[in-house]
Order: sequence, then structure tokens, then C-alpha cells
Amino acid sequence: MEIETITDNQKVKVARKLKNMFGHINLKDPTLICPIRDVMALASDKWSILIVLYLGYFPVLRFNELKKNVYGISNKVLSERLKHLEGDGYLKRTMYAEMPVRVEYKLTNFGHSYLQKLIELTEWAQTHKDCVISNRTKFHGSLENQELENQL
Amino acid sequence: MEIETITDNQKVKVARKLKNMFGHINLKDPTLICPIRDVMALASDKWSILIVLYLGYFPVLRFNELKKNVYGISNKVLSERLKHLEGDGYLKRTMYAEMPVRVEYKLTNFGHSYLQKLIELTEWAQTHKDCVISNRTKFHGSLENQELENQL
DNA sequence: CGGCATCCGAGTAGATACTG
DNA sequence: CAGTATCTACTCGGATGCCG
Repeated sequence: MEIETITDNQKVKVARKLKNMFGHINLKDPTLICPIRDVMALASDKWSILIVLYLGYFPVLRFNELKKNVYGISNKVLSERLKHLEGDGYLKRTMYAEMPVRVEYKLTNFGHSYLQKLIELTEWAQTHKDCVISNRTKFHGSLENQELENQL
Repeated sequence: MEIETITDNQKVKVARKLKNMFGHINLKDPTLICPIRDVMALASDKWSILIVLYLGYFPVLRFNELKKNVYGISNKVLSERLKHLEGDGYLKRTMYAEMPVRVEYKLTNFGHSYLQKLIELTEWAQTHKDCVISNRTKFHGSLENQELENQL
């Protein structure tokens, strides 16, 4: 089940784009061919994505509000991710010297720019969800059949 | 250093979009709020991304060609990733009963659709690479300063 | 309240050797 | 050629406890 059709023309165009993007650099270095990796490795794990999405949903969140929303994350991992995201400039951490202390997190403009890309990706994922799931069950089905055959 | 400016208006629009996308579902379930996770968790690791990009670059690749191009990947991980990507419908595996056996991998139309998203993301990452790196060094710098202060 | 330090268990990656 | 099998090493996430 393939929802959309992609013409050969488009494929060629994409290949050419890739060539322009990566053709001139040393293909031996995966870091170079994939800037996505060093730039986004830090922000593309599931927790970071959820954090950014929730900070797009609510303009400002405190640590425990984030923890409550990003359901299932541990203190350690949350504080790790927040530190990384802050370090790469996706969000800003503001501490108010009150008693008890109040700490607020909100997206920077850069974070909002990333958020927009995330939303596009999420929309794509949502659109193609059924496609993936149907492929997956089909494939697992055939795997099980294979295993059955192997057992015989 | 923030390259682009995002207006408050845009931010509100994005928040509304998120509300439309996720507002009606149970925020307690991260799987629901982030279809990206169950759909793409399988295809968004660094090796899978590289595999898809190389299969966009070369229309067809064999196992050892992929291994050579996706530099640094082990047999085990490559065959794992290929199986997963095939299972979710990103690529097609064709085996020719020759001697020695020949196996070819190429993207499906669905894989090409994903490739286009990947390229957009890569372009974004490339554009904002310097931004992230400058933030990162700035931040690490201030961390080191903190550590110095702590040592005093 | 908002974290950080520590420990532990599970899963994952990688290297190497081997097979149809 | 295209993988599988096996073992080791290491990272990651979760739980807990402590501190300002």
C-alpha cells in the first residue's frame, strides 16, 4: 500500500540534490555526509522531541510540569535532555531566586524553527502511519510463515 | 546567534496547529501525541538515515556496497537495519538465485517519500549547523567557567 | 521545588569467526 | 557474496537518595 506516487523524474531530482549536497565531500566520513547527525543527534531522540513539542504547546513550563506532560521520563533523563537542549540553543532556562526556587523553560527562536520542522515531520508520520503499520504486519506475517517453514 | 526571526504571530499559529493535532487526544500517552515515535523510531537512527540517503544517491545497492558506503557499520547492524527498513516498507530486497548469490536493495516509493523529508531535515540541519555549534561552544565555555568557579 | 550523584540492569553496538 | 552466531563492552534508562 503506497499512498502517493513519486515519478522517476522526482527521484532523479532528489538524487541530483543529494549529489549537490554531498558529492563534493569525502564519502568516507558519515559525519560529513550527514550533518543531521552531529547537529540533530542531540535533539532527535524521543524525549527531546516531546519536550520541544510540549514547549510549543505551552509557551512556558517548569521542570515538574514538563515531567508531568512528558509522561514517563525520569528526573535524570529530563534534566539531561534539558541541559543538552539548552546547550544547543533550543531552549532557555530561567531561574528565579525565590523560595522555593522557580525554574522556567521556554523555546528560543531557534527552538521554534526546529519545532516547525518537527511538526512537518510529525504530520508526515501521521499521514503515513497506516502505511507503515500495514507494511509491518504484512512483513511480520511473512516472517512467521518463514519460521513455520523452517520448523517443518 | 539566531539566524532567523520568528514572529509571535507564527508562534501562536504553531501552537494552534499543535492544539489541533494533539488537543483531542490523551496527553498522558506519549505514543499518541507523537506518532513520530512509533512510526519513525525505526528509521530515524543514524545508520538508517545514512542507508536511506545512500539509496537515494545510488538507485540500487548490494549488501557490501552499502557496507562500504555507510562507513563504519558492522555486518550485524547493517543486516538488522535493512531488515527493519524492509519490514516497515522503506526499501525492497531482491535476491537473485545466482552463484554467488546477489541481493539488491532499493527504495520503495514510500522510502522515496521519506527520503524527501530527510533531505528537508538535512538541509535545515546544514543551514543551522553553525548556529548550534556556536551555541554549544558558548555553553560549554560557561560550563567550564562554572567548574572553575566551583573549584575555587 | 528543582535538581544532581550514584548504582544497577537491560539492551545494543562492535569485533570476530563462521556458513550456505 | 550475503549474511548468521557468539561473545564482550559499553551506553542508556530507571530508581533511589541527598542537597540547597
